[in-house]
Amino acid sequence: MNRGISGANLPALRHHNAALVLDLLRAATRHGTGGISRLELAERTGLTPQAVSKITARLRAEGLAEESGRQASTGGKPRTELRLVRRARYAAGVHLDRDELTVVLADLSGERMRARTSRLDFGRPAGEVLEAVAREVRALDAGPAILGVGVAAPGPLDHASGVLHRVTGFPDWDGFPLRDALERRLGLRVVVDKDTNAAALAVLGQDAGDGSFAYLHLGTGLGAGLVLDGAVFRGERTGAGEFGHQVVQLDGPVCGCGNRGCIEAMCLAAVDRGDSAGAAYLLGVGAANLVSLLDIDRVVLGGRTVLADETLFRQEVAAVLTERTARSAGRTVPVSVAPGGTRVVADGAALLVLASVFGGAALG
Amino acid sequence: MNRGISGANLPALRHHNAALVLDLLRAATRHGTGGISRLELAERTGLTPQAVSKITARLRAEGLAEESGRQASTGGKPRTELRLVRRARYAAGVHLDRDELTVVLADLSGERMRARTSRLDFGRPAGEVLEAVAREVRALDAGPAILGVGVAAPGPLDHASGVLHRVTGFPDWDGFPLRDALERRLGLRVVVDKDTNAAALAVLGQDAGDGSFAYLHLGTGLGAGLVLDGAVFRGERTGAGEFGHQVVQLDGPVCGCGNRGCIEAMCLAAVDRGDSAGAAYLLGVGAANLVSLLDIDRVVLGGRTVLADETLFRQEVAAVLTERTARSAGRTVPVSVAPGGTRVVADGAALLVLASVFGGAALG
DNA sequence: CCACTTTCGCAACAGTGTTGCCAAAGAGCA
DNA sequence: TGCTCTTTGGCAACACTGTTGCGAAAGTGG
Repeated sequence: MNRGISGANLPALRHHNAALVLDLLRAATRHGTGGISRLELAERTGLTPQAVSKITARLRAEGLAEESGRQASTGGKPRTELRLVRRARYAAGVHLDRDELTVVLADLSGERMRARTSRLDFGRPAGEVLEAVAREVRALDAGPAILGVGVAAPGPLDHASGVLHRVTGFPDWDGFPLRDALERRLGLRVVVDKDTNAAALAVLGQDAGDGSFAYLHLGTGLGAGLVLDGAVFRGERTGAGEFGHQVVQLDGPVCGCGNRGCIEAMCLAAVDRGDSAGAAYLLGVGAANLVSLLDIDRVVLGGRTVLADETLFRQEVAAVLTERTARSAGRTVPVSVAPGGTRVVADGAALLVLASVFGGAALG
Repeated sequence: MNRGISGANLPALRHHNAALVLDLLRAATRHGTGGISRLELAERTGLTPQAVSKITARLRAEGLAEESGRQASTGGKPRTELRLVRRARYAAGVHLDRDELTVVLADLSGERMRARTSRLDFGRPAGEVLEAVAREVRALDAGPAILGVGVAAPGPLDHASGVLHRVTGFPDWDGFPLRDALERRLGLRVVVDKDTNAAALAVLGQDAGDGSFAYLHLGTGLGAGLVLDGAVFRGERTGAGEFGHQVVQLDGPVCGCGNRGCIEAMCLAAVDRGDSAGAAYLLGVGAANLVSLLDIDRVVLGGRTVLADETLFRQEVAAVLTERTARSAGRTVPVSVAPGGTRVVADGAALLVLASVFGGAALG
């Protein structure tokens, strides 16, 4: 039950509560509902109204929040609405893919403001790739209000240290300290994570939910980003979400990993022979396994293959899930396609940086 | 990134830190190493030595902790060792199984002091079963220092509300408010959880680890208890850990749940035909899926079927795991059998109550 | 016996959220 | 228009947290 070094002091408490309030402000700001009142913040956080007043006063003094209007009166003084000052800070998001480089600039609410996409050969020497990333980030011209750079790359890698491991097909990157190298080159804080985790974070950022979901990404490979109890679950070595090598057919075809019947191998085989429905069916079975094992609330799909035929994948996966989980779990699990198209991963990468403002490692 | 009502105030901060210290004291007390010094507590929690002094002073004033000796000097005043006062509080643990009732009394460190086992027909009317449980708990004669009663039952059920759902084979219990009914009858605080979660908690309590593991229980059914980042993961509806209906053979035999190739159906079929090695192999495949999906550190086995042939199951599961994960994850995943034999679940049930002292819902 | 090291508590302190109180701002009604 | 009622939200005093500075206690080693 011990959680390591997690003793909390007053600054930690302050950061925790401020992050909580900021996150609610972000959700309200982003949905364009005008804002959220102090009393509603108090209800949602469990803090007293006076505590919320103090916290929001500090945030306003720092220029992170502002009053944005008033709600209709309910018989007395109307509630004042608060919102984030979107342009107060920025974050850059980098999606480092095998053949493409996408860089976005997000404002404090996480909304994308600018985006740049260029071709990139991940197989080139590290210095060259790094230079391309640095050039694109600088081209965003974000100024001094930039908090840092989030980088999403194909796994496996280590989120804590920012070091890449044997990226499939690109052995040269094994052990490359991407975070430190990029931090030195840009002079900015850098956070590295798996592409699927970044995408999951982007989906999570859409509606500051409290529950759990799985983001399933079907593109050149098959992977997952898991959000459990409202936070991205990475595991000790950032290995969580290795969905592709779940075995669903003991005597199935041999996979590159050496085992038989991995869902990735079978799914990609179906895609290769043009059988999208078959791929979607397999995805549904894997999703049903996840739903039953982790009791998650919903499933979100993404990746090039899915985006090529959104409706088919969404409907087929939903059908399989309904058939398999309604019987046992007695509930319907919603299936959706991640909004934001091919840029979800880069959007989520930017959120990796904002997460340190909106929560993250607040109290452990 | 929002976690619902989780605003923290000073009492919450105090509880959080006190729970952290108590948990470290418990681990030190239980391992019989004599205790843990204030400075070590400070290092492990990240709190300042003076904060630890204040906290332990409060705990000693409450009678929960005491000085137990001194360590060897390293050139100056020797460190004073602290430990839990084991007899300061007690917790009862109840394992409500389909045909058996086990009740244990645990001291503050979680160690079992007394145990009672009796036959019980779970199919009898609820009132009758409840009376049997109440009688056995009262027979523990724990006195007024008892904190409460933890009850572990076969799922599905809801941990938050303490209500049972359609227990397989015993439809009468569907919707029965076990927690409230038992609280009224005993006048004690009651916590209800799935048997597999209780067992996982017992394993977790053995060494206050920080990592993640899966407890796999093979008995009349096949289920799992998941410990992620040092805490039992239950999911929103206490549905997490439904390991038995993971599909590992798309075209496999039909399972009672309606799907084909569920690991539980295939595993139990192997057990039924006396093929323990086959069952262990299947368990290993399922475990490998878990390890790869959740990046967990180790696998712990339990349940009557496993206990009937510990060595075989441990070795076979370990072999399958090594073969399948060493290639991809590049690490060896230790496999062990849960200590405590058939009473793990009851031991863990007692820990459900102690968890409210040692942490649990401290800051969220 | 004395210098040195290390542990650990006392006292003063900075800063958190909380409580009690009151001014501000609108609705509703005479 | 004027008055009352309701509700919001800030000010000030407060209780309590962990932190810092300092000194007493309790060992080791020469």
